[in-house]
Amino acid sequence: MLPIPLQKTFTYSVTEEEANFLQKGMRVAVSFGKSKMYTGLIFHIHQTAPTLYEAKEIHQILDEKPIVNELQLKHWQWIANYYMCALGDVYRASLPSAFLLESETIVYKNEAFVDESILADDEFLISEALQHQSQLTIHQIADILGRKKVMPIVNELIKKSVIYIKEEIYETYKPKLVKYIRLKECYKSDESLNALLEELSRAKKQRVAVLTFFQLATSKKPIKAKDLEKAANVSSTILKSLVAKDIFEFYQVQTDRINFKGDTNSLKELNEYQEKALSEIKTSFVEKDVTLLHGITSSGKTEVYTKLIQKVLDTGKQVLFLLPEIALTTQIITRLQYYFGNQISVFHSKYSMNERVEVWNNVLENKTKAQIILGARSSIFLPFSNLGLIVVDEEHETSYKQFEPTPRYNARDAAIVLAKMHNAKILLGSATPSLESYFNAQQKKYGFVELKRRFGNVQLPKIELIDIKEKHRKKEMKGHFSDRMLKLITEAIEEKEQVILFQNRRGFSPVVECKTCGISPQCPNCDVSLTYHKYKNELRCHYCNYQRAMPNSCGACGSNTLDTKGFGTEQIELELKEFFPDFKIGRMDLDTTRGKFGYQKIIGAFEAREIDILVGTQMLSKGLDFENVSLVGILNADSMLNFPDFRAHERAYDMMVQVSGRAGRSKKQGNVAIQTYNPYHQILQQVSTTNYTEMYKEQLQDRWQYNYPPYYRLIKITLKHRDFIKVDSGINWLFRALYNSFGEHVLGPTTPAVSRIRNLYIKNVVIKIPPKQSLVSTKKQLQKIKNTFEAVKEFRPIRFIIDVDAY
DNA sequence: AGCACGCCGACT
DNA sequence: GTCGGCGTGCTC
Repeated sequence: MLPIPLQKTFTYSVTEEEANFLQKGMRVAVSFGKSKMYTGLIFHIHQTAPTLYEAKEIHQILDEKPIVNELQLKHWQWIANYYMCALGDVYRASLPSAFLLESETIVYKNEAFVDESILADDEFLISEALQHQSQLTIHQIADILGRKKVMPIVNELIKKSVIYIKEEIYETYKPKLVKYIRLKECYKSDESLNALLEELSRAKKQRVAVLTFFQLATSKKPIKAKDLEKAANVSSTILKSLVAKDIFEFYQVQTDRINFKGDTNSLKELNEYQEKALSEIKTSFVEKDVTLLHGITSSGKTEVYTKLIQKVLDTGKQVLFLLPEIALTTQIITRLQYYFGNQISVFHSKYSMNERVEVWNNVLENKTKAQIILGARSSIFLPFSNLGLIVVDEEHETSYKQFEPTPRYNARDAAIVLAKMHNAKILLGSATPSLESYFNAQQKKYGFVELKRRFGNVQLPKIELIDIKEKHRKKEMKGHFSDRMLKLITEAIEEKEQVILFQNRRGFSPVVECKTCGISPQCPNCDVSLTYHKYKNELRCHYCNYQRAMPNSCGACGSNTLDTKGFGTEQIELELKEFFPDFKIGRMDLDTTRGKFGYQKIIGAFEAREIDILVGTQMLSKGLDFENVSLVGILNADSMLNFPDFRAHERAYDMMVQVSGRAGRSKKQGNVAIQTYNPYHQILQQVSTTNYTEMYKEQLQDRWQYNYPPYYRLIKITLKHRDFIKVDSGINWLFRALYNSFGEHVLGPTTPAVSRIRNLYIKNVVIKIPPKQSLVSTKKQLQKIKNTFEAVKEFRPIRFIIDVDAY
C-alpha cells in the first residue's frame, strides 16, 4: 500500500529471507515510478507473481515489527469504502508524518570530471555550484537556475558524467535524549570521597556541585545534569570539568517529550443522579454496543465517564476518549489527569511530529501511559490492540467531520465501527445530541440514558430574549447593545462576576460599503466581500486570507464615504471598551488564538479573572468551564438561524444552548440574554426553555417532510475548477447522468453561497438516498458515473469531490 | 500524487 | 526557430 491517492495496491518482489521476516503492517521503502521512493506498507504477502509486468524489488525494510495492526487495516478499508476514497489516502492520514518518509533526489559531483568546455550555460552553473557545495537537492537546483523544469538538465549532466544522483531517505523521528550525571565507580566509598572533597577545596564551585549532587542522590533517583546545575547554581562548564577530571560521567536516557505527573487521585463520589445514569449505562451496555448519554450542561458527565473508564481499565483494556479539537487545550485534560495520572496520553493536531510518534509507539506497545488516549478525531487511527471503551464527548460537534483533505470521515461514526471491531462499548455524550444519534436512540438502535440534573443542583440559567427590533424603534439601543443587555452586564461586573459575550463573526465588520455608489470591496480570488479588521486597519478575506490595507476612499467612485455594515467581535470589543472603560475586555477568536498556546493564554487570563468581559466566536461554546461567569450574552441570534442549510436550526439550537451552559456553573443561577429581531422564532423559544425534545420533534418533522437525514442519507458531490464554463457544463452533465440513475432524488445543481474560493468556481449536486435504497449499490453506481465523467476529456481537469454524509 | 512524454504560443 | 506552457498517461 502506498501513501498516494490510488485505488490499487502494488506488488513488489522479496527474497525468501525477506518474506520470512516481513509481516503485514511493516513499512518498506520502495521505488515507485521513475525515481521516487515511498514508504509502502505491507498489506498482503503472497506467492502469485504478476504476469503482465515484472515486480520491482523492495529497497529496504523499515521496521522490526509491524507498526500497524490487522484491526487497523480492516478499519482503514471500511473508511476507504464508506467514504469513497483511496486506501492510500487513509493510510496517509493515519500515520504521523514522521513515519512516512519520502525520498529526495540528491545531486553529487563526479570528481573525475574535468572538461567544462562541453557544458551549456545552465549546466555550467550547476557544476560550479557543486564546487562550493558537495551536494544539492533538486529544489536547490531549481532555485539556482530560477526555473521549475530542471530534470532534463540534470539528466543531460548525468549523461556527460558531470554528476551522479542518489535517492536519499531520511528517518525524521529523533528520540529525545536527556543527559544524566552519575559519580564514577571509584568514588563511591567514603574514604575516596573525603579525599575528593579535599582535592576540590580550592575549586569552590566544583565542590558545591559535588556536595549538591550528594544531597540530590539521597532520593535514590537518577539525577539529570540540568537539575544538578540548577540545584547547585553552577554552569554546565563546571560539570564538564568534573567529568573531564573523571569524577563524574554523563549518560543519556531516551525520554518521552510529553510526561504527565504520575499522581492519581481517587475518583469523586457521584451524586444519586450520576450514580443512576452510570448504572443505566452499564445495563444498556449489556445489550447494546452504542449508548447515548444525554446530559444537560453542567450535569457532571465527566465524572460518569471517569467511573466507566476506571472499570474498563480494571479489566486491562484500553480506552479512547474523543473530544472536539478545541476542547482539548483546556481543562478536561487536567481533570482526567487528576484522576488517572500517567495512564493518559493526549493526541491532537497541535502536537509536533515527534510527539505524535511517541504517542503512537506507546499505544502500539500498549504501555501503561497509553491506557487512556484523550484525543481529537485523528486519534481513531492509533494502533489500539484491545480497546474496551470509546467515549465520544460532545458527539454532536461538527468538527468530528473532516472535510478537507480526503478521507472525509466522521470520527464519531468511524469510532462506532472501530468499537465494533474491537468488541468494545462506545458511549456518545452530549447536552445537545445530534438528531441522528437521538433518533437512533429512539429507534432502540442505541441505548439511551439521561442526566437531567445539574451538578450540585445549580439551577439552569435564566434565559431571556431581547427584541432588538422593538429596542431600535424605541431608541433604546446603544451601539449593538440593548439597554437591557448593558444593564445585565453592569450588574454582573459590579458584583465582580464575569461575562461572556458571543458573536459568531470575527473582525470589525463583514462588509465595507460606499454610501455614494453602493459598491463594496470584494476579494479578488473569492466571491465574497472583504471583512474589515480595524485593529490592523486592513481588509481581509476569510476564505483565502487575502489582505490589503483599508482604503481611505471608495475604489470605484473615489468618494470618502466608506461605511461599515454588520459587526464582528472586534467591533463589540471596541464598543465595550468605550462603555466600560474601567473593566478589562478580552477577545477570543481565530485572530487572537494563533499559535500553540494561543487559547490557553486567553483562557488562563479569563480563569485568573484578569478579564472581566470576554467577547468571542463559537469557540467559546466548546468544553470550557468557568466558575465565575454569571452572564452569557448572545448579541445577534438571527445570523445563526438564517443559514441556508438543513441543519441550520439544529446547529443554532446547539450553539446557543452550549454557550448558555457556560453561565452560572458554580453556585448561583446564571443569566443568559439573547438579542434577536425575531423573538418568536420557534428555535429561540425552544432555547429559552431548553426544551430539547420539542426541538427534536419539530426538526425531525421537517427532516421527514423534506427527505433529509436521519431518514434519507446524503452524498454531496462538489466540482471545482478555475474556468466557470467548465464547472458549469460539468455539473450539468453530471446532474443528468445522476438523474438517469437516481431520478428525483438528485438535488441540484446548486451554487454554494460562496461560489468561488481561491479562484476556483464551485458547484454542487446532492444525492439523497431513501431508507430502503442500498448504500453500497448507490455508491457503486456513483463510482461508475464518476469514472465515465473522468473519461470525458474536457471534464478531466475538474476536481471531483465526493462527500459521504456531508454534515 | 508526481513525473515524463508530447504537442502549441512568445521569445532569442 | 527554441523554451517552456500544461494536457495525458502510467506507476508494481
